[in-house]
Amino acid sequence: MAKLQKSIDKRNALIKATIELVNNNGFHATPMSKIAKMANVSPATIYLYFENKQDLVNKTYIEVKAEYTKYAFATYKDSMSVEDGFKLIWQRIADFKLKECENAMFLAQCDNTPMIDEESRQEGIKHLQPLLDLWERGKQEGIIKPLSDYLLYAYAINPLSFLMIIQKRGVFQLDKTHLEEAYQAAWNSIKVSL
Amino acid sequence: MAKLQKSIDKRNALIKATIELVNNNGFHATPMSKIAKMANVSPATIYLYFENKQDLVNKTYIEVKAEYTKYAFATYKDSMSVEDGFKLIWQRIADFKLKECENAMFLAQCDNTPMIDEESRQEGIKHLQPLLDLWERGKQEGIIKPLSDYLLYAYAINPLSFLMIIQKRGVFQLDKTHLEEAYQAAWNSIKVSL
Amino acid sequence: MAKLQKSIDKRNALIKATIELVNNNGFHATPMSKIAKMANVSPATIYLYFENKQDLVNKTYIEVKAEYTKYAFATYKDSMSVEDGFKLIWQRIADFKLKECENAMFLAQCDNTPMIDEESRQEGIKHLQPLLDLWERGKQEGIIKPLSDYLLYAYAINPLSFLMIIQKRGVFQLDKTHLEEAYQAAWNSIKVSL
Amino acid sequence: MAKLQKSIDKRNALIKATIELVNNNGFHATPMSKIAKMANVSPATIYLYFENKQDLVNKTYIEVKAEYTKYAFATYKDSMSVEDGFKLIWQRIADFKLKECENAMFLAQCDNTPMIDEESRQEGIKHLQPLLDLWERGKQEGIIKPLSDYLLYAYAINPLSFLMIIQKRGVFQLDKTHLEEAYQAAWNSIKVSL
DNA sequence: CATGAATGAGGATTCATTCAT
DNA sequence: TATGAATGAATCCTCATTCAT
Repeated sequence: MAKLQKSIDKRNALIKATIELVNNNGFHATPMSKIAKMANVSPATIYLYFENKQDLVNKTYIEVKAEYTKYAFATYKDSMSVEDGFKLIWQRIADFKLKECENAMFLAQCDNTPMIDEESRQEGIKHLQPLLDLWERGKQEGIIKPLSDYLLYAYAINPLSFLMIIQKRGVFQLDKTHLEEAYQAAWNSIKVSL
Repeated sequence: MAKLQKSIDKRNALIKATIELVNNNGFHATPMSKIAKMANVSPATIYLYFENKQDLVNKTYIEVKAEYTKYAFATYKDSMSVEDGFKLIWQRIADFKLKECENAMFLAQCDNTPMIDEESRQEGIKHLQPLLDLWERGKQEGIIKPLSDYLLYAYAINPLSFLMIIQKRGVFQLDKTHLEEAYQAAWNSIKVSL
Repeated sequence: MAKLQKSIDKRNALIKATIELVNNNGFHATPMSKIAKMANVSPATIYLYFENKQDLVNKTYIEVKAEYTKYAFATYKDSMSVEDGFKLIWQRIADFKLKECENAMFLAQCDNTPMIDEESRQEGIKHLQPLLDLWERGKQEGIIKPLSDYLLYAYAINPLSFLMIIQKRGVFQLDKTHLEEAYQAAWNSIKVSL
Repeated sequence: MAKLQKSIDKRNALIKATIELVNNNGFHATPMSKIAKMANVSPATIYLYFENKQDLVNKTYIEVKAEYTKYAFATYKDSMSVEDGFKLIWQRIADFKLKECENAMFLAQCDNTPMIDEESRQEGIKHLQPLLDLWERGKQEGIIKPLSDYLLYAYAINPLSFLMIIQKRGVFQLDKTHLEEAYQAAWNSIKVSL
């Protein structure tokens, strides 16, 4: 295997280990030594790829966030109608949160905790632009309520995080029917009522 | 001042310091020594009131959660109509989350993080019963969608947590109009459409 | 009950608790608070009876040592023959070590550990004088070997401590036969062979 | 110097420091920080070699005990007569206890104190087997009294511990004559009298 | 005499980070 | 690049002792 590939593999292993351990224990209860062990490298090696622990978790956040939004918009096209486009994106997001549970959990913890630098947080938000553009279009077409994007996000997207968390905790199991109901609730909350 | 009152004051000061410091730094980045300093007691004194750090944060969680639900249901009566009752409770919750910001932030961090014992988490959930009863009534009367309570909570209540967090971060300021809009979104997401 | 008696009772309870806890955990692993709890007094009360922890354990040592030697020589009289006197004292000592096991264990730990002040150690030794006098008489009568008292003690008395300890640990149970054998071994080691 | 050797040296320095400090202060009055300082390492380094303080002292005990018995039986051979064999072993043990005073003191404190795990205690006892075998042979040949091994040990070997301790305390100095006398006492206590 | 709340000093242990190899 | 041994700086928690009552 090429040297470069080996480097990338190690870096990925570190990112993966960070996600899993932080999910289960939290940022500060996750020692660098455990991350190293789980990634099968020496603790010192981490510092070849990341400046320090904070940098490791910041970078992990940004990468996962990018992966998340990339997945969300992968099949979306500007040419779609507002309703179709929203439904598509919503379903992709739901898909990601429920199938890439570890990644989604990690994002949720980062977003509700002072563990991430403000700068990295801003970096992570950028990628949502296509959704905001869609909403803008929807508002202009009179299909979506003329609300602040934050409100739209709070009702259309954020509930999925909550559902994902309680599903992970095992108290609730989301099935297809639930997902359809959830979509209806999301759409009803932001669409313009007749 | 009576001895008992002094004890209660100290305990409250510890709870308050815990909330503030955990909000700003996270559980594991909050040393007992800082909590003690902020509460104006010796570190050893904490252990007269709580078994250990985990116990301190568990108990803090339960107390804040109890305060939260007590506030939420303070003016609610079973005799109210489903819609009036829901609106009342929703507004009280919004009120709490926005005015008692520190407390609400603390709950959000506990709920999205592995920092609380599962047992304490369960203990904290109990108090929501009146809301669940109201929903049950609403479903029977055909006013509220026959969805799982988790779904109803995800769309009707949880978005407020998201709004509270971003408001706390200073990127968004909720005003009266926003609140009315948020309520409409919440209600639209769970009410039975005509 | 008289006030004085209550004081004596408390002091005795403290001594007793000290012995039991030190036996099971060692001096430094025995907190004053546990001693207080076992004696049913407040930690602060200990300091009404003893200057500090070291004083408590020193005084305990001296009292137990006094009790031990008092018991050992209780029925001994100068008028007895050397052999009869020795056998009597030996048996009383054996009796004490095996029946007052807690007390004897405590002395053994004090004697093999740097937990006691040298001064208190000296104080405790004094009381053995009658045995040393007996041995002196035995040497003059040509019945007991003209050895240093330390050697005599090492072979005639000290083995009982060892037997007591292993009996306490449960690996060995001393019965009447063993005791008779032990006495013969002790006597054979110090008596003048024909 | 080779890396491995440096590791071994550090470990040995830790063991040595543990022995010296525990001898002078007792287990619980010996802080890990002092052990580290005396061994010229950082406190954290101890935990590279031992799991925790209890493990450190357990392992130290087992190593010293092994050294002790190795020394005791180094020149002994099964082919020796019972009396010669016993005298040889006895003298080697006496030699060890008086010359390797620190080590012997440490063993005495471990054996008379609840500071060692029962498991480690058992581990330490195993090595005495050759002496027990010798005694068994002596009993069969009618040379040694048919007593429990515990009794034989109490009278033939254990007194040396007592003599070592008081010599260490400076109240008594064992010379060659004393040693010869002690051996006679030991042998007289366990040999079959004619 | 008696108490129990309070504490400062200290101890075991962990961990992010470095450095010689 | 990669390592693992090493560590200083925390951090949680305990405990002998005091003091107001």
